[in-house]
This record gives sequence, C-alpha cells and structure tokens, in this order.
Amino acid sequence: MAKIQTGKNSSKKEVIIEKAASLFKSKSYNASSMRELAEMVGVEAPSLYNHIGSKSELLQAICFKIGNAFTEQVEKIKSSKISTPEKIEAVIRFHIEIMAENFDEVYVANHEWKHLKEPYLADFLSIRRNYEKSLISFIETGIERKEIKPVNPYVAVLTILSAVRGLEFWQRNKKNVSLQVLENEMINHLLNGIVK
Amino acid sequence: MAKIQTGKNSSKKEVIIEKAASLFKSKSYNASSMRELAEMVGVEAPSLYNHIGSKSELLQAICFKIGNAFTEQVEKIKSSKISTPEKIEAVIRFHIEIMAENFDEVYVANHEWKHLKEPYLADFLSIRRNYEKSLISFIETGIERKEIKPVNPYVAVLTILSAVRGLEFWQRNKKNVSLQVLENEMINHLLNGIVK
DNA sequence: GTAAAAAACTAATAAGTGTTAGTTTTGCAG
DNA sequence: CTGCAAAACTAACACTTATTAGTTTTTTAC
Repeated sequence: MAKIQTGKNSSKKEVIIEKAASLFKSKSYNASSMRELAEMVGVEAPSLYNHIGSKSELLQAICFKIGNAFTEQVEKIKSSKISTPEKIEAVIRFHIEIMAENFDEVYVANHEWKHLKEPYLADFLSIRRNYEKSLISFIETGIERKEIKPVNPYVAVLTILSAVRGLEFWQRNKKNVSLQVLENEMINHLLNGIVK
Repeated sequence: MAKIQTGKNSSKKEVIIEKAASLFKSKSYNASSMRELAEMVGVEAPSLYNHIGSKSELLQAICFKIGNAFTEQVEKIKSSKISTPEKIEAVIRFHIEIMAENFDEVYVANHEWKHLKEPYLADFLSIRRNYEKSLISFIETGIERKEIKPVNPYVAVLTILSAVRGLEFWQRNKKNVSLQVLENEMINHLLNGIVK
C-alpha cells in the first residue's frame, strides 16, 4: 500500500535505521518489536525485510555508526598540535556535538550495545577500548608535559567520559540550559573544578 | 525437589530479588526470563510465584531499595553542618559505598527503571528528581557562601552525578585501581579539576 | 505500453513469554 | 504419627516474538 518515504538524501534502509534508533531508545532493544517499527515506518513488518537483514543488523548499524564517528574525531585530535587541556576541551565539544546531531543513535549505542551478537559485540568493545586508550594517552602526555596534575589517567578518563555521557539526561531541561552554556560549564568543571 | 536456600538472614523472597538483580544486570530486564531466574534460584519457574507476585514486582523492589538508600544518605548530609565541598565529597563517597555493596541492584536501578509500570515509574522518577534537587541546593548554598565558584548548579550536579554513575564501568578494572584510589581521585577531580 | 525488478502484502510457523490451575511433596507443630 | 500449611511440581494457556514463503502490487526502464 504505502511506500516508504525515501526522503531527499536518505535511502529506505537509512530511514528504517533512524526510526529504529528512536524506537530502541524509547523502549529499549528487546522491548521493541519489528511490528512497532514497521508501523512507525508506515509498512507491514515483513516488508521491512526487503530492506534489512534482521533486527540485530539494525542495532549493529547504529552502534558502529556512532562508534566510528567518535573514533574519527579522536583521531583528528590526536594528530593536532594543541595543548592537553585544549585536547580535552575538544573531546568534550565533539561529544556534545555528535550527541546533539545523533541523539537517539548515541543513546542506543551507549545503552543497548550489550545485545549485539558476536562477533559484532567483540568488535564494538574493541573500538571502545581503543577510544579510551587514546584519551588515557592524552592525559599521560599532559602529565609529562606538566600541563595536567599528576592524577591517575584511568580515573580521569572514566570521570570525563562518564560526565559527558550524562548529557543524555540533558534533553528534558533544554529550556533551562542552552547547549552552549552546558558545553562551557562542563568543560570548565572537568578541567578546573568548582571549588573556589 | 530442591528447596530454595534460605541463607542466614535473608528470606526466600530476598534471595530471588538478589538473583534477579544479577540476571537483570547481565541480560537486561526484558531479555531475562522467569525460567532463567528460576534456574538460578534452583527451582521451576512457577514455584517463584509462591514468593513473589510478578516479574515487574522484582524490578520495583530493586529500584526502590536503591532509590531509598540514596535518599536516606542525602538526608543525613542535608542536616549536617559541614562545608559545601565536604558535602559534595560525602555524596561521592556514599555513592561509591552503596555501589560497592549493592553493585547489581544499583546497576539495574540505573538502567532498567524505564520498565517500571505506573504508578511506580512516576514514584521512582519523583524520588530521583527530589534527590537531584537536594544536590542542586547544596551547590546553590555553596555559591552563596563563596565556597563554590559561580557555576550553573544544574550542570554541576549533572556532571557530578554522571561521573559517579560511571563507576559502573569500574568493575572490570578492579585490579588496576583500588576503590580507595578511585574515590579520592574522583573527588579531587570533580572538586578541583585536573589542570595545573 | 510492456517487461522486469523492487517492494509491498497476507498467511503462517516455530519458539519463547509471563502466569495460572491443579496436584504432589516437604517440613514443621502438636 | 498425624494434620496442616508452605512450597515445590507438571501441564497448560493465551500472547507475542522474529522471520519465511508465496503472492500481488507498485515503480522503473526502455
């Protein structure tokens, strides 16, 4: 009956993935049914399989799209010649940027990666681990150069990454705090603290 | 056949809840079946219903146990006469403490509360909101007293809570960083920053 | 306009879900 | 030892799940 909306520059598969991200975010992967997804797309469930291979393929697409986006950005920073605090600032800024532009996908990648099947699960975790290692090495270099206090690099990265992930909860307060303010305040907090 | 282990000071219902927290953590609420839970408990699935009312009751028990534990601790701090930085330090310390003692339950409460049914979902969110408000008012008071920089209190609390939540990921690195180090480093980072 | 390809549809399947009913076993009190 | 309550069991139900098969409609290309 209805044909899937193939918006300007997005293929039908991409439309399905976008809707899947939205659905998986609001109901979680396992509680989301292909019938619900089909309804959001405007089609019967079996018709989806003309465009995708399986439900778990959708989760894979979402997780790796985001994983690769973060990796790409961190590689850029790695090869730039700025100071360590500036690198950390840049990391926080692109986290917020990627999140603002792909909110649903980032949320799903962060929350539902557990349900990836092997070998994708192992691949995803490997991407994450490498990403963390890059950040740890930023901090280590910063300590050597005396730009950063002699902290434990692992804990510092854990703190920064966790804080940035918490931006997921920001949405509901959009009105109170602008994205710009949020970004600047968080950078300042994580770099310089809040105690006078 | 087998009878449920009623360990020293824990009723059968409590045993089921503990195992449920472990299961829900590793597979997520929706992907966990009552048959799996029963197997962990050492019993057939229908036998569970001699002790509990439903699957979602298990989630409720877990979420409210944790929600109340945090609320109780923050109330104690509220009525103490210490400085704001000390209050924040105390908050971070009891977060880590509660998490260390109830790792699975904290994880489940943080990740699976979405699947609570009404009116429990609303109640849980209300508890969370009140908790956040308490912390925001700590920061606000600290700013008035010039103990804290004039930051945005909402963003500061978001940053702190998110960072502390990230302790969930710490487990896998238990060997590298002790709980004590983790606690002290994170407090120092969130209060004083890492830039020299 | 017609043929081929793409993508929709309906119907169905096999597996898994939480939970109930009804029955049997177990453990404890007297 | 007997009787009773607690708690286990088996069997089953009513649903929902992702996915496949087979068919019909729609779109595309010439």
